[in-house]
Amino acid sequence: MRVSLKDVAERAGVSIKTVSNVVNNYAHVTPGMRTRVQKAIDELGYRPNLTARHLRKGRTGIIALAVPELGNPYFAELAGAVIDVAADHDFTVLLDHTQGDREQEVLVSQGFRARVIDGLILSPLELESDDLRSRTDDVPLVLLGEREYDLPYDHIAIDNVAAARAAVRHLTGLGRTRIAFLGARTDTANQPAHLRLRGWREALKESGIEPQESLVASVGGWDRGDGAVAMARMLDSGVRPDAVFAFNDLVAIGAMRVLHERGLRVPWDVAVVGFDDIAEGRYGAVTLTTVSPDKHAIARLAVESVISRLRGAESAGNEPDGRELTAEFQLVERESTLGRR
Amino acid sequence: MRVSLKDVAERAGVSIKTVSNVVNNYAHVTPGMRTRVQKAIDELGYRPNLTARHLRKGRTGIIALAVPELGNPYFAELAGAVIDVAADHDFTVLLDHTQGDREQEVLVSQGFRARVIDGLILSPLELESDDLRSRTDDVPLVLLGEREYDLPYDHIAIDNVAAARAAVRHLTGLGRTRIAFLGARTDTANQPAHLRLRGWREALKESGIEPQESLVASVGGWDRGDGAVAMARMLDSGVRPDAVFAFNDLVAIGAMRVLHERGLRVPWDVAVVGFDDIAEGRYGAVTLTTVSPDKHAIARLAVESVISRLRGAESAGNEPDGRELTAEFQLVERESTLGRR
DNA sequence: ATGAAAGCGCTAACAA
DNA sequence: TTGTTAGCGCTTTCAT
Repeated sequence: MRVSLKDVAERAGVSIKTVSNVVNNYAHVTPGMRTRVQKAIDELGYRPNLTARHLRKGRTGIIALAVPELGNPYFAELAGAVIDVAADHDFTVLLDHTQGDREQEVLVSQGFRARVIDGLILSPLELESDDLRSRTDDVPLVLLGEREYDLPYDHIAIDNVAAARAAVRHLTGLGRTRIAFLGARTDTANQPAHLRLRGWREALKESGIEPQESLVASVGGWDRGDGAVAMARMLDSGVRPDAVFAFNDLVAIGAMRVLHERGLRVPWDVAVVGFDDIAEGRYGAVTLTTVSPDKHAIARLAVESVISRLRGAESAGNEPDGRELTAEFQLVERESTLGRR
Repeated sequence: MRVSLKDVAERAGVSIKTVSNVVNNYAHVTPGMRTRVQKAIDELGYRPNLTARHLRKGRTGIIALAVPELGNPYFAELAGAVIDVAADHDFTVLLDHTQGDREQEVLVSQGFRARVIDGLILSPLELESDDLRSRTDDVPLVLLGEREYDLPYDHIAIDNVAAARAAVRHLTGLGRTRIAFLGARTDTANQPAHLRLRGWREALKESGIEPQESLVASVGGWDRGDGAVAMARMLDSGVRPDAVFAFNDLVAIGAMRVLHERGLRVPWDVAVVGFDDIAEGRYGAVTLTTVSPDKHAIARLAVESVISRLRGAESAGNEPDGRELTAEFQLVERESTLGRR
């Protein structure tokens, strides 16, 4: 941060404007002038000060992504995709995490954690609609994830109900009838699993199976340990499912560990389906059948939405607010339901 | 980004400086004035423009972290730790990834990917000392990881040789004698596994075992699939180790999958030790014995090093350049060497 | 095609 | 204690 346009201008014996023109590849510069200025730039090792440019232009080229937890491979993989897509659009990504804690999610949404950003992609877990309704920050916001919001912000997700239905249908199609859902929340106020639970119910009813509450297991969180605890508790209570549909892959993996410890064979005794398609599920002793959301599409939709919005803030023609943008998903069938071939 | 200090000043009928004083909690402001200005701030919904502040102060409060791959849980977990430590120091983190590609690592080190940062923490895989020697960017740089560099940049790592030795000693202590190393590189020019390989050799010799090259397996990368391929190739070639020490947990997990497919039982037929202690290793059908680096300490040392350097750029008393900062590690013994209890 | 000068919003000397 | 003012380095009218 030492040599500025002015220094280059003096060295080349031209005005600041001319140097700026060269730096920004302005069309109308004579070749001779261009090489002369370029020479001065190279000799001095000039690098434009982006902060100054940002101040002048009112934009930073940075978008923030806030996820619950980087320790969850789904979010780590998603973050990687967001970084790539953002780079395609010449944006860099500021990463933050909230631990899925409502208070932190509010702080992030209000811009109190990072305030030099052009836009924000937030994947909330506990945030409520009201928290966002009272939002005062004016940087464009895009929401990710399984929660439903009725707010003037774009929301990007896969069709969670349909995905859950596909997962459970796969299990009923294999003749399973006692299909547990692992990963609900006890406090109905906060129910990220809401839609997936609904898909579970619908698919069961389709097959003439009455959903039983004893087969719905609550969890404290959605990590491997939470899945293990929930699975163990269900088995201890005497409930014996012949299949498990888990809120996500981590919960499924925790459940599989417990099943393994108890001598229950996956998939023969209990079939397991997860959600997220994290890489981990492709390499265990028993590979995991799972709902695979198109992470790259999610990343692309999110980044493009936020960018179009920050452009819209300047130009006139805005898109409607609060769109529901849906990415594709796929059911990937592996050993945890099909067995080893 | 609409209402500025000036607007607030006019509203409150005071000077810009006074508003600035209030915003920055300057000590000498009369309580009456403070509340009066605060009122105007609240009414107008004023938010300081950080870009302007940064331009003025010459700092952005952003440090960049560049890792090979967020899909590798080790780096995802490390990134989470870096974000936390940075937040403790009021810094935010710009995240980038390089795919472990030398060219991209060079771009990052030169600041061509993100140029609004106060400092850079880079975890290179293929970068060579010469690439850094010709570095022209002047933002403070800190290096992470297993490579050795002789450069004027702080380098943070655990004692890789000692860690590898501890891992292999654990295996020899269990009576294993044919201990494979999974995760070398064929091109000796680039050998991130160098130090771990040395530890492997030393520990074997200590036990009077002559290291055999047939037990060293090369890989194309360090992901699960690479571990699987390397393990399969070794078994196919007729080499039959009774233990495997892998470059990292992912390679170990890939290897375990192949052992499982071939009906070789871990740890009875083949014991396995990984490196990194990613969460995934704690929940498989066979939990993974591994070298656990103190990720939080690494994050702390990295962030503090980079911050002290950017402070040093302003004040006089600099620390010596190119320090070797070492974090602790621990060997965590699990089922892949001890079996199920 | 190039130059001069204003100003983005803020902080920090210096004055009062 | 509060006000005035000069930049931080850049882009951008408006002249030339």
